[in-house]
Amino acid sequence: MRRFYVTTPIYYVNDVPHLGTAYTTVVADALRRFHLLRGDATRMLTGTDEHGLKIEREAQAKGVTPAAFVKDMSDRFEATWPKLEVRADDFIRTTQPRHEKLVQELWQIIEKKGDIRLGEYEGLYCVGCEDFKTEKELLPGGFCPLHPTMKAERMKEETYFFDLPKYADRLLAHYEDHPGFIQPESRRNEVISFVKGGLKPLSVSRTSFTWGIPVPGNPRHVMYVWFDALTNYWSALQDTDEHKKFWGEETVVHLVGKDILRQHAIYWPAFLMSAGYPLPKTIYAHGFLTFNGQKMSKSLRNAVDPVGLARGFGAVCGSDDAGADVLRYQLLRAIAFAQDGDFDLGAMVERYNADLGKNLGNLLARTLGLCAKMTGGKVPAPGEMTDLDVELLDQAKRAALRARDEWEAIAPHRALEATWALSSAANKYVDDAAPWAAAKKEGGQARVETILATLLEVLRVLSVMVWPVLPRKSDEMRAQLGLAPVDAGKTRWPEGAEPRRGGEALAPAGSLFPTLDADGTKALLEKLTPRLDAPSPAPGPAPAPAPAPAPAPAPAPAPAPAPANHVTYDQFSATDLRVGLVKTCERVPKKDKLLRLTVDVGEPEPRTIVAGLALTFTQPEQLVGRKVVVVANLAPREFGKGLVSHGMLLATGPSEKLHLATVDGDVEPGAKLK
RNA sequence: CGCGCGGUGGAGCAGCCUGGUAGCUCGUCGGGCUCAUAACCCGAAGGUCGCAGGUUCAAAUCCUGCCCGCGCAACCA
Repeated sequence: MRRFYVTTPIYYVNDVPHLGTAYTTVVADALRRFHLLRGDATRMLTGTDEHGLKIEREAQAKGVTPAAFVKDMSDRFEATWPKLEVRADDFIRTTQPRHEKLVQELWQIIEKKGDIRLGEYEGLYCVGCEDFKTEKELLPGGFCPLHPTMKAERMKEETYFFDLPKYADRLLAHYEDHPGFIQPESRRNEVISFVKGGLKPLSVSRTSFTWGIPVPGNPRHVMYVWFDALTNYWSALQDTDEHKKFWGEETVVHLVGKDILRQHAIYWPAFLMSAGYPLPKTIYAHGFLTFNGQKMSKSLRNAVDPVGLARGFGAVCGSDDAGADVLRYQLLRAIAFAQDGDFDLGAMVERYNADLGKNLGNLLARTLGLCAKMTGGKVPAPGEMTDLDVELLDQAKRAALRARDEWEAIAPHRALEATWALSSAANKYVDDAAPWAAAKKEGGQARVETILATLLEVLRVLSVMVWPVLPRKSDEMRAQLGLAPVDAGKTRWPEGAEPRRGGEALAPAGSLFPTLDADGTKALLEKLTPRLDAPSPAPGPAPAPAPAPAPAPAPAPAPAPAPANHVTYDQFSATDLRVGLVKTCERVPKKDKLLRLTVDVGEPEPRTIVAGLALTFTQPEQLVGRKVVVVANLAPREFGKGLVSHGMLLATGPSEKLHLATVDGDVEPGAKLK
């Protein structure tokens, strides 16, 4: 029996689950389900990465212990995945004793081998961050970007090093001998050239914080992220002999984001080589997602909640849970796994209507409708087949084979393309076979029954092929077809026959995917489009308006009725609006949307204000001397590199065609607006 | 010389590794059918596959150079 072990990265509990983490996790689950259908012994692992300085700090800031903080965050991840129909076999936390113990053991094995030894790290250290910085990370003059008043100091710290250079040749040989080890190929080349460029000893311990796994025999040190984190894939399997069998050169597939490829493709195999353990089969680095064309990030506060998306869609197509299927489909079908892609809500609705509704859903509906009329709502027995019927069944077989190969190659978008090609072929077959016409002919009933039996068989095949992506809808589909749900242990891809004699009852139950008309689409998009000004997960006081006046991608000019969230006069008057006089104005290097202005608002010193005006005012000088309206008591906001904005200009219009708010007449800078 | 990704009919994308009729979804136009979720099927218009060289009998696909867009260079998958 083949074994298949798929892992997602363990997610750092510094953040909450978002669309990006959901992407990797859903793909892993779909692969897991596919391999289950292949009859493989299958295991999927996900989990959370919970150590490190950042966590220690964040917990401190919240006034809780790291353990409590980490538990709370980890729970969120663990609770999220089932809502997306992800059924991981195991969920590992790096703070679990089962993990900590094994990481220490692995450390000792590698240390005994002579590959870990104590040394000294010398570098520039920011006292504010309590961490070392590379020269590149620092501002000119050696100041820390996060603590611009503190100059980084040259310091030495005792640290353990892993002898990474020792493994460079063996790594290269392994990449050479195992072309599928790093995928896709472009990533493989990247890693190879990186290794050829020379490896340095890897620092694997820290003394500057304590929230980590102690180094055996020297508890002043804790292990540094990667040694601890990477080991999870292996440590999670060490509890039983049965699980241990999943670790092998032919079984392990790590899905990772392209940002953490090096660690997985270089450090991790080197650790394993040192310890003498088998290496994984494949490390697959997938692309990143943008959302509606926009980069997602925590700092932009536009991270997207995948469960919210699924729920929103679920309301449309039957139940909360069903929405997860639609989200999964969009993630897997719309984006080429190896590449960066855009997750677009409009496209998701379009695809929902087209692929799920009008193609697959409608195929089921029209077939069952025909059966209701022509075979008494029962499964007919096929009679003599014509070329047309044979051809369709043949296509089904070919589609199943192709989709199978694509799944094996970790190309979900192509697997689904092949799957839906079959659904299209079946729709065409209905037209070509025209059972309604056959019925009118003398003795046409037998022909009708053959046609419908053929269609039901193809739908049955589709219900299996679709299961890795649409587990819920597969069940529903099969229920309507009078079949039991896919049984992970028994149902087989793709050939697996589920013989039917005819006469079984069908159970049509309405649209599998009710399509959305223009109004419905609009309403749904409005509901799902994240409102950038909405209170973010961070519980805070009134949501501060974005400091740059450019209203980020406003969801289409919605003529929506004004929401009834009035502000009181007091709330309004809390905003300090003043007339400002622009004294200087210049571009911000490397930030092509931003201008840095100094504005006189009646204070002794002009304010520095950073605003997203550069797309409109391509010649910054033209703003000098203009009177503008400034929000003077807005919380300062950092733009990185020590650039801090102390206020905001009011303006209207799209970012490349802004109009500044101003006042007429001759008013002194600093005058208050009311 | 920082690193990476991309530039394919109106829109969004696949194909490129393993050269050989340029494919998918949406949109547009015309037709068919009437079982179905105003659905489905067929046909049509529309592309110098960023530009320029090179390799080859043959290049979207391989090589070189250039142009343009984007992302990264804060542990964000």
